[in-house]
Amino acid sequence: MHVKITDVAEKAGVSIATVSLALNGNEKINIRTRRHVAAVAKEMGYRPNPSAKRLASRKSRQIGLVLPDIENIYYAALAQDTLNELRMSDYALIISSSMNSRQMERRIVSDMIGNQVEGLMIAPVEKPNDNIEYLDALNDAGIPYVFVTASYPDLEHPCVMCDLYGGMKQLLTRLYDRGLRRMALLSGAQNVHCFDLRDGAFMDFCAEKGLEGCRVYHLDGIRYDDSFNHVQSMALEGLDGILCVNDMMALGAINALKARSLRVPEDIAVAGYDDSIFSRISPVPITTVRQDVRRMAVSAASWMLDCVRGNAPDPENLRLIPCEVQLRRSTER
Amino acid sequence: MHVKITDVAEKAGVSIATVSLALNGNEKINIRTRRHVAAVAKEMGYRPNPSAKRLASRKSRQIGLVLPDIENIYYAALAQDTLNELRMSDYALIISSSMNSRQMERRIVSDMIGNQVEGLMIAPVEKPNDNIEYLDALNDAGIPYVFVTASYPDLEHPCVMCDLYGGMKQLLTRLYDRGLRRMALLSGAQNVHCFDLRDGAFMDFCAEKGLEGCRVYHLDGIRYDDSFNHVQSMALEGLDGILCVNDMMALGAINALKARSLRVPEDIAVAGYDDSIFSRISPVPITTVRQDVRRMAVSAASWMLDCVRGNAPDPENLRLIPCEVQLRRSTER
DNA sequence: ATGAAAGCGCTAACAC
DNA sequence: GTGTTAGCGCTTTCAT
Repeated sequence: MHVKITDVAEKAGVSIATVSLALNGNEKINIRTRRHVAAVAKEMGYRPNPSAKRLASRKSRQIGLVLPDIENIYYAALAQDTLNELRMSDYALIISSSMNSRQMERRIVSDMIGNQVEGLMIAPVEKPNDNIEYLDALNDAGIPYVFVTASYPDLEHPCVMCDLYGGMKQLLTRLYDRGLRRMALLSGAQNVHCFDLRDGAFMDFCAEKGLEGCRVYHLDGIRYDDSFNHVQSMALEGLDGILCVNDMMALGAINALKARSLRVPEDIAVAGYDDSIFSRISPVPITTVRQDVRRMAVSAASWMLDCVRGNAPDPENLRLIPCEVQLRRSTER
Repeated sequence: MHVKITDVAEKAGVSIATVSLALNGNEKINIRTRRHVAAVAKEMGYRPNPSAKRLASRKSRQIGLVLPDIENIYYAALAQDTLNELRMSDYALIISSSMNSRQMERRIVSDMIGNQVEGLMIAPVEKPNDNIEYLDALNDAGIPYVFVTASYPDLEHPCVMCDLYGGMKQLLTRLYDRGLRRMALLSGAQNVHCFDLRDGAFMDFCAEKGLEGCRVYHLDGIRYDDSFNHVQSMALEGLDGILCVNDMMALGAINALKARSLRVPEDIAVAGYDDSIFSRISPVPITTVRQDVRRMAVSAASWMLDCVRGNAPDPENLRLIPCEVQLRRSTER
């Protein structure tokens, strides 16, 4: 609609090919010509038409990011960090959120393919194996993808996630050292990867230490109310600690315990996961496991960039970001 | 890279023009031909190349959304709702976040222009008048824009926001009816529209009722710590209520008061704003003002759509979404 | 109602 | 080093 490459070419006294090459920093063009063209282009306020560029080069210069829920602070942080990481590249990020619906997720992936993204970063809603359907479509279209916050050991595809299993193990070790012996884990649905990993760590640890009376509760939801309601009515006898798969749930547990006139941490310890704002705004600061979302995002984004740029792919297909325990008052005995 | 319009045309035994028109539902094409072409296209798995489409039609079919901070739950909700609202349209949404940096915001707007979005939805970082610089660029490029969570009475441009002033007035009325007479408002920086409105409502109300000893504190930040720290050291004598411009701050105030051995609401009432999750997870449920983010997003998105589609523009240039007080325990006397 | 053909603005051989 | 030119895959008059 505005000044185009022919205008720049005319004004600079060169051909459009030269303008194109010069503006793209092609070494074959004399450095002086390059500078001259750049100056003219700038002066004229020339902005290459992205659609024409994409069409001619057969490259969309777009990367998609599919999130389960952008209103979840954890994924929002992932989005922001990915945005930042890609900002310096010449790729644009298209963000979408499936509202935790697998069906919506499929539609989004399909739309992304239709939109011809060059690569896709996916934080899947649920179980690994449910994605197979759209992975075929992705493979057919030749679109590289990397999974974030998920790992698919069987798949030969990049996965980046925080070491949930290791983080839970570390947390348990610290709590064990502090004398806790009978703990309950408030987790989410079974067969959901991010919960399974922590459930597994919990059970493995209890088995290793020969702890009796520890148990895992699979709640339907993982929000504040879900844990609040559960803790309000659960059997607490003999329990000395309640662990939750996120901080908001830990806060729910604390408030429910308070409602039952139990003190945290004196009567019972509580721990969360993520090190989100909720662990800090609690009346009793909550011990939690810090996930380094930024590092995960940076790792995933740069891997994605390597993929779309055809750089030597990582020999590994899983990048595990270590977690770190944050001991706070909710577990002091 | 795959099946293209010529392939479909060949297989369907028609010209590419017919395929194009048929697929776009042009009435001039015989309904039977249309159906036939659609069937063939579907069978072949034809996906129009978006870049070619955009180039030929000189339309990008893209709308941009510029947020100050996508990690803020309020804006994340705005993003999700806008995404949902545009999903059924044939426009794609490009989301970006400036991390509360005006400079970044300018860059993003510039990038959006370069990317040739057809319209822009902007939730500006700060003061209205600082945006003038990029508004010129937008006007030059002929790109329609609507402001969300902001209003610029002087500008002849669409603005959609919640009625912050009215919401604060309502809240004050309810608290006044409950007997509160000396209140403090914990607000953000001055000259920031969304704070100014509430500051103004607060001061107007106090003047109307002849309330003495009410005051506004302009904190540097508006997060949990900012209010927690402030309340920890502020003078509380004679105060019967503390209002905050968001729920997280209200929670900070409550926890700080508790640390000072003051009871909420018995000794002092506390209220927040937004009706976010924080007002519900508080040990004392917090009275707050509900902003209907969804309605705001829907209104802004459909207005945006009207603009880019060239529909009869709204005669008004401001859409105010009413707020609603949510009375909870933190203000029971 | 359908087809032929001229672009849309740019990239990338290939020729000079 | 720089210019010529043939596309990229689609939309859109304008004929027929």
